[in-house]
Amino acid sequence: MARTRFDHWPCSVARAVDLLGDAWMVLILRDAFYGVRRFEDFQSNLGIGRNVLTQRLSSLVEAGMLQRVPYQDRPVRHEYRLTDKGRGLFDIVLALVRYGDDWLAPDGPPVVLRDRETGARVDPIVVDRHTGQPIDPRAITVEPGPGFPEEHLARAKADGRFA
Amino acid sequence: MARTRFDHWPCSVARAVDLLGDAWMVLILRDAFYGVRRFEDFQSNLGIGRNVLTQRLSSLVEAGMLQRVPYQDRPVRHEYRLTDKGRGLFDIVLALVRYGDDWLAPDGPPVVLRDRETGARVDPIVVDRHTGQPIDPRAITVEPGPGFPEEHLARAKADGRFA
DNA sequence: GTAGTCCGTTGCTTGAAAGAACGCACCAGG
DNA sequence: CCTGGTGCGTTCTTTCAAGCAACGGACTAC
Repeated sequence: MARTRFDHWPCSVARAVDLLGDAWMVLILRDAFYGVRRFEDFQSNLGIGRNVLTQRLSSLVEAGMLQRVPYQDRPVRHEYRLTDKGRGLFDIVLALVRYGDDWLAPDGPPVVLRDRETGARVDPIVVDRHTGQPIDPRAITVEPGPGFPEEHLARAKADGRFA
Repeated sequence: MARTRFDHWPCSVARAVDLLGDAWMVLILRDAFYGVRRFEDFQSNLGIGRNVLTQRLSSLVEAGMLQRVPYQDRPVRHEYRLTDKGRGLFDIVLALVRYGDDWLAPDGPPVVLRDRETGARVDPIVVDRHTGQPIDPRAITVEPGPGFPEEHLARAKADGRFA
């Protein structure tokens, strides 16, 4: 069936996963972060079906995360480059790397990241901006913010969210 | 068709997204982080189909991210609690929140996180552990790590990965 | 003119999501 | 005792997209 859409939920997580949509989206972006730009390279790196790749690239362009830029004439060929909005997703990919390295890599990290200049290992972690410390889910509470739609507030509270 | 599996790729991103699988997985976990534990609550909060929810909860339990714990007899009823492996995913959810708040919330964040003790706003960011600074995708390189399978190394290099 | 490159499009098959209905075990009220 | 309510799934049908392979089209190189 058609995918359920989450893009209008009053929740940043829901909107973000709606944007990513499925696994291929994330993997295409991963490749993009690693420097891949062309259809053929995405396809052979990922082994994704060509029709699916076409569809996903269009979605990413439409969502403003990739930009389709011509790199030659006759015939016109385009490459797909990250926009700022796309680059913002790098943090999500980094969080995935972190988790995969920690929990899904018994033999050690399959790939490591290094600073291009200094050569130092790059080791992403998620922290609170102000304390600089990791965040424990049990130590936080959730409440409606400025972007929470007025008309759903009563309902949400009645349902026991924001308890 | 059957979903393509990524769990054996030599890439932590691929393994992590394979684990998350689809959007529902992430949203179920989000609810779990916010304190939801019971079938009925997941279902009504998310509006997910009951059959799909059943399937997803089983997957999460099987993957070791949730634990099925009885909370009453006659009839026996179970609730679903996060394990440590599941709690590790919170950082990914936080990265999603961050991105959604930054790029997908024109009216401001729909929900805000607060420290349960201090009441201070919690503002997740992804940084390098050593420098404490955000990470720019253009400033990093990728190379094979200890967990990269020996037998694929030659192939990967020939393909121009790790260039 | 034959082969190769790059980027898609088309067509077929199958499996999974969506959605609603049903089942089952128990409790509470009248 | 019978009805209604709660909590947790299971079953069924329909629809839509992933997976896969083949094809096409515009060039370049030999």
